[in-house]
Amino acid sequence: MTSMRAVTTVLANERPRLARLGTAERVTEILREQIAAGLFPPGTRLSEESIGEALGVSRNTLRESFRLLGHENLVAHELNRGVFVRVLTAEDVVDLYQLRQIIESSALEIAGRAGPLELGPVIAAVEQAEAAGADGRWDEVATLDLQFHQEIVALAQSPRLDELMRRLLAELRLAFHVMHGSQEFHEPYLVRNRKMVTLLRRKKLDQAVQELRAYLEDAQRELLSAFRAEQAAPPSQGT
Amino acid sequence: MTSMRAVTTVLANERPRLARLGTAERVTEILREQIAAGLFPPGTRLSEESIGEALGVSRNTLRESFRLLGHENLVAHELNRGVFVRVLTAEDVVDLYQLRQIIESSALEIAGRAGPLELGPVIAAVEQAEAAGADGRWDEVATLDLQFHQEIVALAQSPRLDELMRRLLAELRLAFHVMHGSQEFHEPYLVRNRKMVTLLRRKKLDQAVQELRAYLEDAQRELLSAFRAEQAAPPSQGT
DNA sequence: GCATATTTGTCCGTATGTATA
DNA sequence: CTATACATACGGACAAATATG
Repeated sequence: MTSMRAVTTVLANERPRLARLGTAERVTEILREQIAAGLFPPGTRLSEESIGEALGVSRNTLRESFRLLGHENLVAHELNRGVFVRVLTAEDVVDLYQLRQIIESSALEIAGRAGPLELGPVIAAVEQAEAAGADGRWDEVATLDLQFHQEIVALAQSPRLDELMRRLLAELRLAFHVMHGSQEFHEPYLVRNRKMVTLLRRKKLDQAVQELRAYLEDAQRELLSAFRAEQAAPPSQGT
Repeated sequence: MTSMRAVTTVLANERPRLARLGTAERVTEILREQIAAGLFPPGTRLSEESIGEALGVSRNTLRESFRLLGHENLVAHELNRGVFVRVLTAEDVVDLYQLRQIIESSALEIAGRAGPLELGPVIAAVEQAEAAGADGRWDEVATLDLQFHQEIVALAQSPRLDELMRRLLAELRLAFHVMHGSQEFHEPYLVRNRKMVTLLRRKKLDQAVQELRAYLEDAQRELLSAFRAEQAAPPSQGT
């Protein structure tokens, strides 16, 4: 069976076999990004025919992609009706932030127990965010803020926690569209991220966790109120 | 698929639209269960042709199912080679238990904060497990033990936490096959589950969390050692 | 190392069921 | 109620990658 495939191979593909992507995966990535970028607003129906044609893939392949996106909760699959970009409810936002609290604070605690923190990527994320903010590129700030939090979770060095966080943030982005990269929303968090880095550098883990909790509570509150305002005055329903 | 679409109940389906399952989902459930039951041991390749024929579905439909199972980490998809039932490593087991610690203890803390605990389903699970144990049906005990922990998480009333736990336990089952429903392994946990229920009834949340942590640490240790023993002496590679 | 058989990857066409204007 | 559009599911085809002798 798998035992002896070792030396003979000249162009040996040691592992790329696992890394290479098929068409369905590539399509999934494209769609995931386009949904995140707001190209398909929540509620949009993703037609098999039109999207398949646009991307130059068959409907069969596209359906495999849709299954993956559905499993990530980015689209909802309704039998015999098609797939729709997910429309989050206020309850979804609350649930997502509760999970974020759990994941991020647990990650910090695990990282603190495990030994010295490798803060390089975390610091890089805040610094890039600050640079983007100084230039007024506020939607980049939004992206880099999420990356900062992704790097926080990465400190725990748990593959599953990483993946979980990735999916959670992708889903949360569906709700972020209402804030639409406004300076008022993002600027305060820039400062708070910097503060958190300082605490981590000084090994004030408890304080960092506490700051994180407050951060997330505030962010949730702000997002929720913007979100509910949106629901009261829906933005030009196409139907 | 063949027929089976016969009945055509004239009764209108009000909302089942969201609940109804397509063929791919049904196939996914069947395969998930068969993998959990050990019918396809880790490492087995799932052939599109043979499984498709066995279940009476086309390759296209089956491939959609495979995508879903892959996203749940129950199978690994290797490009141009097919899908294989996942073979967990010791690192996977450690990672899974770390995540379990996070999920279960967080769930208890959330539930404790939220108000009075609704312990009905939790108690039902332990009692059924005890009954099964008294009858010597130890693989049922194994299943009911997992359900007990699923119910613990359900106390937090978070849809995403529930789903997360469901997937985690499904993956963990891949490793449980080495214990193979032995009384020695499961009996002690029966007692500990009962103890945890008692603590919860008396609202000793902190003690319950502590017991939970110890429980999981012990379970992980036992599983890991059985697991490593298995790896040293692989069980009859049947090609 | 090579030729062959097997299996996956991807596409297309089509019949049927379902939802909706 | 009918017509239309679309998703569902199947089966066949062929190229490409992989496994086998």
